[in-house]
Amino acid sequence: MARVPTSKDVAKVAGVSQSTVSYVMSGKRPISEKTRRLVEDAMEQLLYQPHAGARALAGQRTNIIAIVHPVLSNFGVGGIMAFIDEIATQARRRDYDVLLVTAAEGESSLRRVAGRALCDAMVVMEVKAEDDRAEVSRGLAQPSLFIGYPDEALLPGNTLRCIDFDFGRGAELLVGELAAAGAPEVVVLGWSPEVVARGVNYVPRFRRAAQAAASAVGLPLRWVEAPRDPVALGVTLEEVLSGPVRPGLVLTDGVPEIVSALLGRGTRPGRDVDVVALCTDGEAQGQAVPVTNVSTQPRDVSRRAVEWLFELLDDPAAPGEIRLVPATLVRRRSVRSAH
Amino acid sequence: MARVPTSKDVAKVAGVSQSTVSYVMSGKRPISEKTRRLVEDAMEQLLYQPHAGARALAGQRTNIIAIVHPVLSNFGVGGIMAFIDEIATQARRRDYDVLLVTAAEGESSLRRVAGRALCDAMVVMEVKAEDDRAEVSRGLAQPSLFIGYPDEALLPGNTLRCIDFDFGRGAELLVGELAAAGAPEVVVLGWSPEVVARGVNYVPRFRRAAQAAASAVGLPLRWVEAPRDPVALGVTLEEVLSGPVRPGLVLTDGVPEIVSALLGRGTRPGRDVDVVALCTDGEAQGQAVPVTNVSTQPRDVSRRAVEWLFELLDDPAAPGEIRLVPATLVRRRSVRSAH
DNA sequence: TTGTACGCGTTATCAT
DNA sequence: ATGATAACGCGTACAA
Repeated sequence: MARVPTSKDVAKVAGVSQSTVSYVMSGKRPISEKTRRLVEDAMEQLLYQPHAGARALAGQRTNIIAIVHPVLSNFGVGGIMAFIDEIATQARRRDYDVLLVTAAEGESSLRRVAGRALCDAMVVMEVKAEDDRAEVSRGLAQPSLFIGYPDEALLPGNTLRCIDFDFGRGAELLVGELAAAGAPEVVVLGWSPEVVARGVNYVPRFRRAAQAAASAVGLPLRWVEAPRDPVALGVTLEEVLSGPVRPGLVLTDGVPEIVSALLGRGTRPGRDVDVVALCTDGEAQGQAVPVTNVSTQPRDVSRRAVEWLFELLDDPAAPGEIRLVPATLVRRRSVRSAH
Repeated sequence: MARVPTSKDVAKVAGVSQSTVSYVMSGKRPISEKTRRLVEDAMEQLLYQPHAGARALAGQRTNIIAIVHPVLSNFGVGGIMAFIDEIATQARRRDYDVLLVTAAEGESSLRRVAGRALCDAMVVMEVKAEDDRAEVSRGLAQPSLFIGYPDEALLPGNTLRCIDFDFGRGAELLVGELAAAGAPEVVVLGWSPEVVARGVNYVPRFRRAAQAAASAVGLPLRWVEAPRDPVALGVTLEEVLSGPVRPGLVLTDGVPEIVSALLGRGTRPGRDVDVVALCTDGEAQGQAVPVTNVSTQPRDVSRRAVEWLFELLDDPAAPGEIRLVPATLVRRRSVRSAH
């Protein structure tokens, strides 16, 4: 394992000063074509790469953004991977790397990652309705962006930057679709008790909007937390589907498992029951009976989040704001009479 | 945003020299109880946190490990999250953070991350049967550990450190289970063409072992790549299940979708067809009909990988080796006569 | 257009 | 047991 070359080595080989090497890399001052050649050749020859730590120290920037996500649980996994992948991809386009902070340390993670100058900015995920990290983020030297928003972001004088899919509008569209299909009642098979217990912000957002949308058209709506366990799920479905009327179903999580459970009991979406779901298009499309869905748009949300985050790097004083990615519904084969 | 305190500030407040502050943190030399108090109080008061870049520069270590993963696709997602989460968790236990490198840049990612001293070690995932990164990893200043192994790791004089689930033994167990259940034939609904095209190392490993195990008991085995698209999948299932004999099925990927497709056509695992799967226990357990499976053990593999990696940090000259995590089969409800 | 010189915050060496 | 002091590798004012 040979010694790693430094910019000083490059300078020596190129016959220029170390600072010139620096300026060739940053482009922050004009360089003659000749010296540029010299320097670039030397870099090539030595396989030079700048030392990230030294850069961070001298330049006050790490070229790293952190993704802060409390738990990467196995549940509702569809989205998370897409979020992370898209954030990482977008970051790399700008020559940034991604530090993934998944520890269940809560707000102290934020403080640590920021305080040690491990990153230039952070994306905060899995935001709770009440979230410690909101308060903490204000005191940090680096800007942060929330995917989702805590309740306090709704208060006047909000200073948090939040972006998320428009769960409220999504709920309206889904309930509306079932209403239009003539469902006599709506049952939302909502996020599992485990997810609800985590206090994730979008659950109440979705729930309130669904409720309101149903009320607006005089449709009874029942909210049932769908259990993960297949046996318990079977019991729940039995209870929901054995009544005098056949309700339309809204799924919000665990779509493959629930569709499977329905098929397993001989209830086919689009034939025996109307089903719509909140999930990624990939999930909706991949089911044995493709499911009419509102996409949670993880990649869109992530892309816009990173764009915004890089604007914040240039203008850290930008005001707080909540941005919502619009919801759209895609009709597939799981609803009987879609108009 | 106030200025960030440095160890020099701490020293000033504590009334000691800056180097003493360093030694209080590292414990690399004896400190009197009195000064320790002084310094720790000052740190507390200033909310001091060491600057990661400065540390990396001076101390030649980043306290970061990189996870290098070409693409975080949406497919076969079950495992990846668990891998990453477990690696991150284990790393944090040792006060390390995780840099997630997902770019499709191939071997250049490895070179970049290592060359810039962005990490002290790396975990290489999604290993191909022929993988550029094997060659590259040898020339790096930091040790690396492969999850999975390229073909060349089997050659004598192997210098790569590889760990993986024992896909070969897994295949044997799954085929054996179907044989014991009296299946007249085995059809493996293998990884989708997309995954196969990526050349992931474990596909041929699994395939060869499955083939061998079937031959050993005189069982015909057919390998069919299961398409992602539900319509194409339906066609494939029809073709597979409409023959004169009813084969036992081995699933290797997309378990929820395939189970769903089976139920959708009225073919119930454990009643109409014998089904076994290679997947996580969570996935197997969560299906409408829980599936007899061999678990891919992502968390075990990750835990052992990180343990090994930290040993390599102390002993970078450790020899190449392939370590396999043993396979075990869990019987559930998807096979008719399991003994 | 280029070179000199200093600072970034830590760790390590050498004194005391 | 503690304090000076010199690297560490790079960015950037300041000079030329």
